[in-house]
Amino acid sequence: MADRLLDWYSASARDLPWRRTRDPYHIWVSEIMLQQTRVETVIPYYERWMARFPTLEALADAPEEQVLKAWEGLGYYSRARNLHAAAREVVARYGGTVPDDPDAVASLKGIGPYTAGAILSIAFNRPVPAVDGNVLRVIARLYAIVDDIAQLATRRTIEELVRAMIPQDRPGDFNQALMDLGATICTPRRPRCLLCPVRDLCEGRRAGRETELPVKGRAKAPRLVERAAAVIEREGRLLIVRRPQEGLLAGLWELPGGDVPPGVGPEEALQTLLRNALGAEVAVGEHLADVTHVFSHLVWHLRCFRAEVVPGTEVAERADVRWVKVDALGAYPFPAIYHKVFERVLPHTAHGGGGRTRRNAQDRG
DNA sequence: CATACGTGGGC
DNA sequence: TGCCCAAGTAT
Repeated sequence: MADRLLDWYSASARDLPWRRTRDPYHIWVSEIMLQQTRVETVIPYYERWMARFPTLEALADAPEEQVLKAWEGLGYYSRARNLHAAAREVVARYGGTVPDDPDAVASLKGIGPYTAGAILSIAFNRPVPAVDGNVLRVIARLYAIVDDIAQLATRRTIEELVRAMIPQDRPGDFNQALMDLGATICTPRRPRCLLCPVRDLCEGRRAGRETELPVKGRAKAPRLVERAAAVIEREGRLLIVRRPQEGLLAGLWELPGGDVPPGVGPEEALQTLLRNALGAEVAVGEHLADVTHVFSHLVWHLRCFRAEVVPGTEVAERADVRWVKVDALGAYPFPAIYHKVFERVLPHTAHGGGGRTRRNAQDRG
């Protein structure tokens, strides 16, 4: 198995930016970015990241706001925060050198079993498994494993099967070969079995069951959440607020507002939310846009209104409350839904920054 | 063990 | 359009 995969990998490996190095910091960053994220999506982020934070020390020295800005649009933002914290940990505890000890690597924030295996095998040549979704699929098909791969017991079984076939001399290449095979040949929908280097060893294919494997339970439907947000402008500046340091979209910026309780109108809810959050009375005005955004586990239905601070009350700037020139919004990390919102409610502004904002807005009203 | 945690692309 | 999927981790 290993020989076949390594030969295939030597001939067919994709030329990816993080494969032109074995620097543990570079491998680490790439692996965190690749968690639950496509290679094509990651590539430009990885290139920008390495230009902006060329070394572990540069990352450790950077303020969190800039780290989040560099991650803006990639999603799962705790990855960036954990990577940042872990970089600081490596500088503090290991003098800036990524440890090659399995326990030390695995104890770093944001590094779980898969990522630890990937870093150890790719950067340090350690013969340990790195079992991701691709590997689960490839192995489940190869051995015609019909157990649910969401089960811990099934994952353990697959991890041990992989462990037993890792070649001592090229563990990193082997793990990446397994993942590349899953990404390019042994794909979820229509596996290209005729191109597979191990097709004659595949029990799933022999049984004609390859497209039924792996077995995985269906995801729960996301919960619907009603939200309201205010566009409050004054002298060319827009009022924005920073989200809490924990939970959904932690530490990112957004328009002031919040959840609309069941049975309450969005305008009324908005007025209450802003009174509590900003300590100011606002007059809620014209309805500007509705934007729907789907997260993994919930759906936001966001209703946007223009609003004004009632004369006589003030909204003071704080660490998490800012009046920002609309053409300077690009300095702040916003979640994807707010880029949609800005396209709708600030259509004449060069918002977003960094070249990541989609300029070809859908013109559905 | 189940759930929280983003986003964009493919069919 | 809706659903599934993508190099998972933390709690």
